This record gives sequence, C-alpha cells and structure tokens, in this order.
Amino acid sequence: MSNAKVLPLLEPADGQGAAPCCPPLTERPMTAAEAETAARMFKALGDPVRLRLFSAVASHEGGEACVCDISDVGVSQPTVSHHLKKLKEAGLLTSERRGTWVYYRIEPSVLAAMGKLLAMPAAAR
Amino acid sequence: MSNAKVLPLLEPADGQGAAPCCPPLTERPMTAAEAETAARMFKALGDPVRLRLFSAVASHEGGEACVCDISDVGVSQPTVSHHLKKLKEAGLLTSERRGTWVYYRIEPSVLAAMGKLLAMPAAAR
DNA sequence: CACCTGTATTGATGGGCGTCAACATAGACA
DNA sequence: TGTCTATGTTGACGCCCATCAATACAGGTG
Repeated sequence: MSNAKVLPLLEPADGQGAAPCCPPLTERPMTAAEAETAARMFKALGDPVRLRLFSAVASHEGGEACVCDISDVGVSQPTVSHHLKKLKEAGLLTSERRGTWVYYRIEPSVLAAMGKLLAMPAAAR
Repeated sequence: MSNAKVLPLLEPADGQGAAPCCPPLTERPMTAAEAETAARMFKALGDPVRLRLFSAVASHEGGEACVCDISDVGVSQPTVSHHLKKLKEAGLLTSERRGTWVYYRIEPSVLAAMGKLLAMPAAAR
C-alpha cells in the first residue's frame, strides 16, 4: 500500500546511468510534465528538516544510515518518520528493515539526475 | 521595500566564483542553519510553475527574458508575477526594467552553488 | 494631457503541509 | 507468551502558499 506512491525521477531503469527526467534547466524551457516531475524532487528537499535528514543519510558511511543515527534534528520521532517517508516517495531514499532497525540509503542516480538538471553550459553568460 | 527580503545562498561576494553556502550534501550532515538557507532555494524550485519560469529564463537567449516572453505557463498574470518575485527573493533571478518591459535573468553563481550541493563524490557508494 | 499596454500589489479563498500526541506495528529477547 | 525498543500511522491543528479578481503603478504614444 505504500510503494505505489513512489514516483521516480528517472526513466524506468537503464541500469544505473541516471537517465534524468529532463534536460538541463538551461537547455530549453521545461514542459509542464517535466516541471511537474522535477518539482517534486526539489520540493522534497525544500524543507530544512528533510534536507538535514537527507544530508545525514548521504554523508553517512556507505551512504546508508539507521533512523536512530539521524533522528536528532529537533523534531519529534513521528515527524522524522513522516519526512523520511516523503523523501522515499520522492525517490530520493530507499529503506530496508534489518532486524530491529530500519536503514535508509540514498539513490545515487537520482542525485546525479538532479545535478545534471542544474548543470550549466559555459554559454550561460 | 523589496530587495530587503532577498537572501543570497552565496557568501557576501567573492567576485563570481560561486562560494556555496554549504558543502556538498554528501560530505557531512548539514547544520540547521545551512539547511535553512539551502532549503529556501530548493523550495523556490519546488513548484512546477516556478520551475518552468526559471527554466524559460535560463534557457532564453543570453540567460535573460522579458516577462512577456515566458508568461505562457497556464496561470494568470498576477500569479506569474508572484512566482517571479519568489524566485527573486530566493536569489535565483534578478530583474531590471528597460522601458516598457521588465527583464529577468538568472544568477549563474547560484545555479553553480546548487550544482555543487548535489555533487556526488565517487565514494558515494 | 488622456489612453493604452505591461507588470506589480492587494485582499480573499481554498488546499496543502509541518507538527505533535496517541496509538499501532515489527522484531528481539526472556 | 509477554515485554521492551524501534519505527510507522492516524487524526487534529495551525499556518503557509498557490491562485485569482480587482486594482495600482510605470512607461510609451497619441
């Protein structure tokens, strides 16, 4: 009932080459559909708490962290859980339960796709 | 009364080398203050209409466009104006009136700073 | 000056979102 | 089985935000 809402920014699956949803922002005006997709990712990172959680996971050893390792961000535990869910739904994190703990890890290809979106050609100015 | 709310993602001014507010997301957990700053930018791009407007400006010739060139995004004129203001307040765009028209242009250094935030070291996995 | 076009501001409205307390679920262990 | 810890879910509340119609402002042109 939960992973039906996951909306990946990437094309179905090309292995791991990170095929972005859209060309760089500077290449041509985005279409409405492209913007809809890409905005979901930016929106997911548009909250300070989520950004800290994401950074905590991304910078953790092996690109993965247990919730207990990263939940010290000044909000209640349910709120942490809520934000992690949002990041998961945005396709930025994946989660896996191992025994007592749940581990979150980053989706490197999505990070790369976002990076490409913001890539700036030398002709930008 | 308007540019008092502009909050740059960059350090005061280092010329144009784009000194980001924060290290890459993957380098270490962001502090609350860093996250607060960076989240404002992601949030600004977290709306489909704003993303299209930004992309339209960024991809326009010379990285600059008149409002009349980009306002065809399916919302009313006041809404377009509102979103452009938001992008300006986030430090992503600047505006300049030239005669009848107002031109918006991208802030390349900020785009670069965001790109660095998402940069992924080879050790990410 | 009056009038027109382009853009910004104001005020109102509806919906979405961040947050928490309370509760539910999952696994470990005795 | 019962209990403890770790994490997720539910429901409610308040606030922010995207949107529009109406209006205001700026600059050009007559």
